[in-house]
Amino acid sequence: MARLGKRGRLPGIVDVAERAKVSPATVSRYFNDPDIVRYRTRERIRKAVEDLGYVRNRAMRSMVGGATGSIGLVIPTIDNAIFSEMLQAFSSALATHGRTMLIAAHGYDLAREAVLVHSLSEQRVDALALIGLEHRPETLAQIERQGIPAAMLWNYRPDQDWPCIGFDNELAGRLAAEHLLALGHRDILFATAEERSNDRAADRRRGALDAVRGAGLPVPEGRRIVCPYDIRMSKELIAGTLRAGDRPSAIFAGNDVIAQGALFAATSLGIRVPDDLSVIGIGDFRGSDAFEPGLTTVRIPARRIGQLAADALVETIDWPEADFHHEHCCPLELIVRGTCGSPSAAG
Amino acid sequence: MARLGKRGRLPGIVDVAERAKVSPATVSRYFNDPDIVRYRTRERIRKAVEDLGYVRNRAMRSMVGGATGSIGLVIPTIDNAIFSEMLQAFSSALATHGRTMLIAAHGYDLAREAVLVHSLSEQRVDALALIGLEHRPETLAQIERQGIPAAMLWNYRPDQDWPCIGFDNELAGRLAAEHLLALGHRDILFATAEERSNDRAADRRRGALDAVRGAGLPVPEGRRIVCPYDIRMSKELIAGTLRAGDRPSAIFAGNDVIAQGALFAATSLGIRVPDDLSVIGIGDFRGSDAFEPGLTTVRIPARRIGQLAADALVETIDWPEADFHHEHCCPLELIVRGTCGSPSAAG
DNA sequence: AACGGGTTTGCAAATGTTTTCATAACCATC
DNA sequence: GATGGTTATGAAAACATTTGCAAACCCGTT
Repeated sequence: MARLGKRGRLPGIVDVAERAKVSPATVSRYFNDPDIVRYRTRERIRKAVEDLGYVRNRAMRSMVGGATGSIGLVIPTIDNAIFSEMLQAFSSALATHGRTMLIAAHGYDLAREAVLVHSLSEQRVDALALIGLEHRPETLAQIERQGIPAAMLWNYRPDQDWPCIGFDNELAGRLAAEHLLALGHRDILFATAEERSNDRAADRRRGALDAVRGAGLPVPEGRRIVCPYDIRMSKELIAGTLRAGDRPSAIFAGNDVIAQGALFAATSLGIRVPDDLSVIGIGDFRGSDAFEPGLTTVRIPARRIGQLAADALVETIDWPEADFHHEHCCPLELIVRGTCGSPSAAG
Repeated sequence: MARLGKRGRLPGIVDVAERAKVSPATVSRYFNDPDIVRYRTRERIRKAVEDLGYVRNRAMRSMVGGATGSIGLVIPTIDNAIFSEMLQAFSSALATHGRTMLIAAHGYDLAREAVLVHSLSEQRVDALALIGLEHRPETLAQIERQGIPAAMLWNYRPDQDWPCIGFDNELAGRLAAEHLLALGHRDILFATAEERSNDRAADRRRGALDAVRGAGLPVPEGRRIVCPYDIRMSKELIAGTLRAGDRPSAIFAGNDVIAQGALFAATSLGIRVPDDLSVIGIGDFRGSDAFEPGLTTVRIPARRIGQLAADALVETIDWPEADFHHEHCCPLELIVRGTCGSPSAAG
């Protein structure tokens, strides 16, 4: 059971002080700036801390103007390959800075996002990271009013009001589409994610469509389907479209999960990739390179975004005065593997 | 910028009190037990809170003996399909209870796990969830000394000292192996995860090996390889083994990621599944059903574990006296899809 | 108008830590 | 052994909230 201090609670700084025969102030200094306490005293305190099993209390420290040491991350969803790499990088970068990560998922619901931001404010997070650039006004108002350092992740557009660290989703869409166009595709199926509450998905599709229309090609309504971020469901939806007689020569997938679904759909229908059908994704998730053939995709520097975001936020916390320009538009890279080829003569 | 209260900081409960012309105590009651404050007063406070943009401060509340409202989860890794479903369920179940989730990953390093537990103790989490049953003594000592309610997740063995919510990993291994045996396989390759700091992986392999040896079959050293939880690397390792002349008739994969790697390895070598090679996994991750053919596997009730764990911990926090018996051994289910068949006559 | 009972509110103490300012201890030098 | 200059420590205030206790209030009865 819990070892109790004098007052029946967990041992506090004053219990340690008593035992080490010093004042609480000295114990505080022992932790926050050990060098200014004499060696002999330090040893006595060290021993007392060890005997009592004292653990510092960050909640209390935050009272006197200190920080809580926890940083909030508000994310659409956790159980998805999309963000988990970034999450991991963010989390471990924070750990190296001695911070911990409070995380909350809103399930692509911006109204819920506002609630989560409020809840994280109650926890007095030292900083906040949100995904995407579009948020409810009350969400942003809350953050501003509380004066919480914040950054918007994953999407990048120039001239934003908030620090943003991400990449150009429109460009990602364009790069993928242009690759298909360059290979000679003229009939492309656009399988993209639901765009409500998801500016990233919207930007990608816009980029892709702009490229195609810029090439003077039409994009009929029937060539656009909305897929969830789920391999199984994407597979079924895309298979449904492919089964119809008039088959596109290529599929532009809003992300790798959808692309993987497309690949399986093709396999299940006996359609050869890339001979009879080309597929391109966005993301380059772990595992996309293992497919047979390997998925051609646009690589998103997920780990880098997580790392940069953590560093940026900690920097802002530690030097509140300095007005850093935390804007990073991470470079994208087209990864050509085996799922894209020129359209067959038949197509 | 941040809207400041009278004392230059964020508005506090006393700023609200002043503005509503009541005492701080009443404001406190307004939040914690609204019914005991009169309607007229309540309205005045509501207005003051709104005007000032006051946000309650959980860290402060915890001072007077209250809870911080955050629950810690210590996990081997985030960026992996393995845990993310559980994570999501855990997180959203906590949210419905008005709690937030502090999460930290140790990268399958139990020494680091101890550090993380200490760090979470400093944050005064109300409860703690760890993955697996084996932990450093100092980790457990820390939790006990601090009196933090804790639960061990993901693995289940009877008669544990700690509440545990998970499933029988040994049984999972046995179920998978027995399925292969029942189909007539006699030469099985065991592709399992590194077992240091991973009791789940060890239990699964033990279960599988026991089943095979119980059937009187040998398991030569060459039929056991260690794979990381990574599709690409698993694919390469397994392809290396399959390329060797003497090929097994089936692969037992320690989890679905490894199994997926095996499937791609087979495809890349032109080995037909299930005709020339059977593959079975453990986990039934999202997407495993989309493979062609669908992956035969043992389903782990990941979401259920997350949900149960969250409920159990919150229950323990809210009724510290009651001595709940929080032990759940979630049932497993063999999911037969298309990757397992009888060994070909040639095998 | 005084009374009575329940409901609502205020006062003040308590919580664990940091921090400012003042004092005490130390050490080298004369 | 007195002096002066560091350096190390202590006392007390401050932080934002909750809570036990007591006082004030309200409203219907006498």
